Amino acid sequence: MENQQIKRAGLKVTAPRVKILGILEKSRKRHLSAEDVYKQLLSQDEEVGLATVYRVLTQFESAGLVCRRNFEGGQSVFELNSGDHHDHLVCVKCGKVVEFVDTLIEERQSQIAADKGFRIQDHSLVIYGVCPGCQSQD
Amino acid sequence: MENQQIKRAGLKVTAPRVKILGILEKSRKRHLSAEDVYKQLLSQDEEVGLATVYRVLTQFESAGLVCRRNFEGGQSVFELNSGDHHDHLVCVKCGKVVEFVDTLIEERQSQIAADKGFRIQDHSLVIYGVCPGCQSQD
DNA sequence: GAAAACGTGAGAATCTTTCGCATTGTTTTG
DNA sequence: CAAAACAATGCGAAAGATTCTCACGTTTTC
Repeated sequence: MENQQIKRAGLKVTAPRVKILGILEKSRKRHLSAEDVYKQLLSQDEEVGLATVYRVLTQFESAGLVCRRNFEGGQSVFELNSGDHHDHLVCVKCGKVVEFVDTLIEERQSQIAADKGFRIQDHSLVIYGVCPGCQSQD
Repeated sequence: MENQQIKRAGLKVTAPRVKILGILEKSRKRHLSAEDVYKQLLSQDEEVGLATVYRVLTQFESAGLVCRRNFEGGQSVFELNSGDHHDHLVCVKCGKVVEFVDTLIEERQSQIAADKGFRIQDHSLVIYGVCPGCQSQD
């Protein structure tokens, strides 16, 4: 269960942390900004400050529990780290996120980095588009 | 010459605009943040406000002259739009940028978007790593 | 169960980016 | 080429996102 993940990260199990992790788990389809998480906490009548949300998210990130993404638009969004590296398809209208993994692309990336002499550390691939649901609303 | 590009964008040819475009042209190897551009202007004893730098960069972006990228880290960086869509290899140590185009990856992306029913609009692929020069400094 | 260490909320502070507005510069027109 | 017409600039203020500070509350340790 969630508490174990928090403990394993070397963090104490506190109400804000458990709540935030729970919110992230319930929102795998739509990655959340710190503000989004904060609003959900408020709507659940939780007394959590925005600063704490940022703190906890940053701690979770360091612990490898969540990933921070810098999509377009001012704020970062966070998603639960499912372990496997994956890329994103983001709907520019509704914000819906679809994750995918493509071995072929991963291989080409390693190849390209090697060609240029780079020692690869990480990568980020985001495809922006309009999802099926939003297309029908045009 | 540069002034033509500015005019074609429907903008008046002013000192700040010409200078900023010139700075971007000289820095194709390392994409610049608005702050970076501003500092270079100052070091050239140009009287340009930071607000103008942002304004001009945004205008250039709308005009398709430059592209704004949201790499990791708080600020956006800008690069001259060379017309062709390309992706990036960024050195996490020195900030050096290498651009590349890979048809195979582009094709896979279209394929993936199609599979998921998305109407693709844009995409962003960034590989983070350590460049050859920085590797030898370890 | 007291001390030490950690976690929290609230607001201040910081950083990046944008805005408002009086002033200045560029282009157009005659 | 001067004046009108309007766009562009610089400055400081403002906004939005994120982090920091600090006094207070909770957990852990022994």
